[in-house]
Amino acid sequence: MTRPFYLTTAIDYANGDPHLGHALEKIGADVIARWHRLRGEPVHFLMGMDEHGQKVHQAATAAGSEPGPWTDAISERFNTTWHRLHCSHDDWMRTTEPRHTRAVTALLERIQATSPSHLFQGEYEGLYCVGCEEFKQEGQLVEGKCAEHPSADLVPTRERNTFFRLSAWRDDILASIESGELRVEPAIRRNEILSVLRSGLQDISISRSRLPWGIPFPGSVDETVYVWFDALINYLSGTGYPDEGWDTLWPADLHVVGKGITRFHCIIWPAMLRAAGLPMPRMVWAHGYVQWDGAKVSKSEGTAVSLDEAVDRHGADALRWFLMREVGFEADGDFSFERFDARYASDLADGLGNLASRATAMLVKYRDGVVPESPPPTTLDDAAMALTQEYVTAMSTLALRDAAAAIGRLVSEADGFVSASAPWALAKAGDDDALDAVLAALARTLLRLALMAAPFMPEKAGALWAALGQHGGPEGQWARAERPEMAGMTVIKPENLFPKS
RNA sequence: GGCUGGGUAGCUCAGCUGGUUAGAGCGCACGACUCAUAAUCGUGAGGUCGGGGGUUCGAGUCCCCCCCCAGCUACCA
Repeated sequence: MTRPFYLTTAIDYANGDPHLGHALEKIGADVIARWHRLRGEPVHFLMGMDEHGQKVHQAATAAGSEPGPWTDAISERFNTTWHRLHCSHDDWMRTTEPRHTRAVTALLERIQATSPSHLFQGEYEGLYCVGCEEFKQEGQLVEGKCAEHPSADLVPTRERNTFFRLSAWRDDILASIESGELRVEPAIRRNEILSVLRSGLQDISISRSRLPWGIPFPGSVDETVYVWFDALINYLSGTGYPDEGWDTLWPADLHVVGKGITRFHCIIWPAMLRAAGLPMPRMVWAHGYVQWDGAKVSKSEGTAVSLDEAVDRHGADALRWFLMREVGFEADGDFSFERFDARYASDLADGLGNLASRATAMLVKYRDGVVPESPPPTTLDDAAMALTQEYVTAMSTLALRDAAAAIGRLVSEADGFVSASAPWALAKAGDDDALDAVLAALARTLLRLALMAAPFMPEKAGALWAALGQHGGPEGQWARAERPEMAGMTVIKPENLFPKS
């Protein structure tokens, strides 16, 4: 059996509601997962929640609740939201689940066994930011506050706890990233990490005393595992670790994370794995942030852009499209309803949707919906083939925005082809051969478009797929985008794929 | 302060190792068509390529200085 493509998103911190910033990451990862399934590869796609730590404890308490019920409710809300956005994760990992706790304990014990000197006792004193769940250095402060959480006070804290010898792994990790054993993309993120590594690493504290809401530190009575150390291990618990068979999924092929947490994923996490004698993940992709009129929409200082409102606007698929096509999965990008509306109208309603309508309407009108026998090539087939190749290249380098753009260009090519060949004139003139050639080429192009759009807009692509007389789903059918064959198949005109209110 | 990216038409962005009148999409104006969700197609207007020097026969594309934006980082998490 082929080893599955194992990809993960970051697990979100259970202290608020899901918003657009979270959604970008989940959708981007979902597009990647669906792309692999489209090509017939087995996929294991993990998402989940990060539920331990001081901030969750505080949020629950402030809400007059207990951490347990509180995180149950939040976890449910997130997972429901992701399903509403058509995320196709195979598993949902909560760090409060026994299977995760077991994996954390097992990994720590394995580190202890493999690299005994890498866990040691120490004392730390510093200013702790509850929002970040980490200590801050003087130089990181802005007006005496944490730059990420200016509304919260920093807490002077002194703790005796367990340290992890992160510094020992600097050269190893540096070499791994430079050699490509651990790929860090896009390049700007890799440069940042390399620069951090070159300037040296500090050992880190990985336990917390006096904090009950966490996983008990193995061998200690009053310490819990530092929430970041805990959280990262979810990628391993998602494989079933330490039960037999976990290594059919590990190492992960791809961790999709936000640019703000690349260090945890590209330095601390690989070091943890190395210390345990386990392989590093193959790749970390750090996406940018969604901005709202230039302002950051973060998990912590969340700008109030209602995800529900955005979904209700034009539907989940349209939101997915907008985030991938305009906001992008690499650098930061802006979200606004004005831009969303414009994209919806031009790319989807007047673009893909209208093309599907006009092409299927002509097939029904002139040929009773039966795609005529008229093999390629036409000028449209040639253009479509080239764009299909561009799409493949873009998808395989995770240039999701470029891939989406290729879809838009194919729609334009097809519209131009219709105008240039004027099938209605061919019908009037009774030029059946020429009309057949045009209609057949359009049918092939719609099939391609349904397949290319499937990772981005699964519901709409599925509706188009069905209207083209295809059974089942597009999953596993990518080869047909490269050699589309539609002759003899019966198409119907679908309901408006993207209605204009 | 250091480092890394970026600053190209109103908006979103392409422009590899320097080479004819700087491109695309959206939006806008005008025209055409009628298969289609009043959709589509064509044409046009619109840019001193952040600013200033320099190298070159020739620079958006190389070098130097400056300005602005974003991020990372800085006498221990």
